[in-house]
Amino acid sequence: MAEYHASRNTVRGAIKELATLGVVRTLHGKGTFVTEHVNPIVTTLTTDPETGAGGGEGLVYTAEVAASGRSATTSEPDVRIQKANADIAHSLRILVGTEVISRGEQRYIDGRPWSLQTSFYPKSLARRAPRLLDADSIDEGTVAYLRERGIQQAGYRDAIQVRIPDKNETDYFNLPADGRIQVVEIYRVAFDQNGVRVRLTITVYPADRNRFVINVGRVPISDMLIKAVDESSG
Amino acid sequence: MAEYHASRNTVRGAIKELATLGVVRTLHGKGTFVTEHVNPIVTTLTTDPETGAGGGEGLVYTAEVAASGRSATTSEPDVRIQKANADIAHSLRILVGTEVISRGEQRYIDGRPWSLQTSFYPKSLARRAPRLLDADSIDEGTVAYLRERGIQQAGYRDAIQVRIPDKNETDYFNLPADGRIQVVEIYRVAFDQNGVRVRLTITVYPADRNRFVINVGRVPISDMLIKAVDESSG
DNA sequence: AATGATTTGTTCGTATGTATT
DNA sequence: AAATACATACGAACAAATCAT
Repeated sequence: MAEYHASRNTVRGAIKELATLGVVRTLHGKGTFVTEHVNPIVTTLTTDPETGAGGGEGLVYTAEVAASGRSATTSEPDVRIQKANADIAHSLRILVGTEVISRGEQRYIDGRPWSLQTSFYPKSLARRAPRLLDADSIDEGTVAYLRERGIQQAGYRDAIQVRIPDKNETDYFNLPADGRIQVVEIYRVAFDQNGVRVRLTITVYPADRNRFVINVGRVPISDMLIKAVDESSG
Repeated sequence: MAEYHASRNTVRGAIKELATLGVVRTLHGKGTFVTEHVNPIVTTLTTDPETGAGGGEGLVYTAEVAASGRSATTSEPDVRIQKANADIAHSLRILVGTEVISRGEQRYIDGRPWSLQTSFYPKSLARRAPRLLDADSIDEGTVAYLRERGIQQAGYRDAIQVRIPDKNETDYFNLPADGRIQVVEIYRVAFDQNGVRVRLTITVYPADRNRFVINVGRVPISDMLIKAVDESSG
């Protein structure tokens, strides 16, 4: 106020703008602090056909994060049986109201919330893969477990969009409630060897500290190395 | 103000929040209007190895958009020769200050600004592919032209991040200047058959009206059909 | 073409509430 | 309990863009 000969309200407005731009962060009762630049966490969405590495889910993300010297942890899965809403039904090509198994997980990096992931499986899969209904983590990963049970993942399709976080997400990620910081939402539909949709996985990441990489065609191996701290761009 | 017995400033603050959430949009002197939901434009980032379709650049995006009944147009390229900054140099694995060819384009859908795309090539490429220096559009697409000149694109890597738009982008896309609506920035580094980096393409899209799709492994052909209006999710 | 009404944008001064230290 | 700092609200004035007359 003294420096710019402006009123408190004006300074407040300016600080709000800086907060929108991500330059500062305000904490009620504590103060306003310049944001420290966080190196984005890099997730590779494509699978390397040779090594099988990548994909950004299950065990792979743990390995990918660990490779960058960070520690990845996952909550126990929240396993539910519910009826498919229009969104889930459309993605899995089943009828609305059909029962599905949902397995939700909270994922942390270095103890800080990193992403929210929920997978939906047609309930009929449980006949051949009963452990989908267990409330324990499937240590080898559900993709490996399903393959073991004869359900191979032949491919998948990701749809990536950016949107305003909902209440759940602002709470979990500790984001401001006014939607200044957005989230990246990735819908992954996995297909089995017959082209049947066996899984829908929805993963939500805060947009400001994540980066996503996809490799297409022949990319030099040296560049396939996972670097969670990518010094390029920005 | 009458309905909620609140002051103008309070109502203004509320409207600002609604604008941040994307519910309304204010136009100076005209009024405040509820936002009409726009169906996102879908861009497929992966290339179908069989058909060669996809990739989201050059001719492909025109075809992809046309398939959804919209019309795609592109400005004449803004061709420049400039020195590589740290970002470009790192992406192309060249020294900072090395001369590069930049070709920038503004891309429109149905006459409305859709994306900004700039490609950078090492200037040494111009020996074998002199038309890179022409200020005309390369109608068959630069990827096809380079292949014709013996420089094949064997693969590419995309890095996707979300950030606040700069002045250029808010002007071009007609976004609010306070960074409420963010942009998706995609860095694409293309490799030739020897694993050499031949191109860096940076494409910027407004985050609120675009969706990106990637296909990995075997995805049913029926699902490869491009749908610029995807009724799933949201 | 000019003017006034309407609407959003910006700033100020002031007061009160609430979380933190 | 007091001081500090952010959050919310009110009333007022003026600027700037648009629109109707």
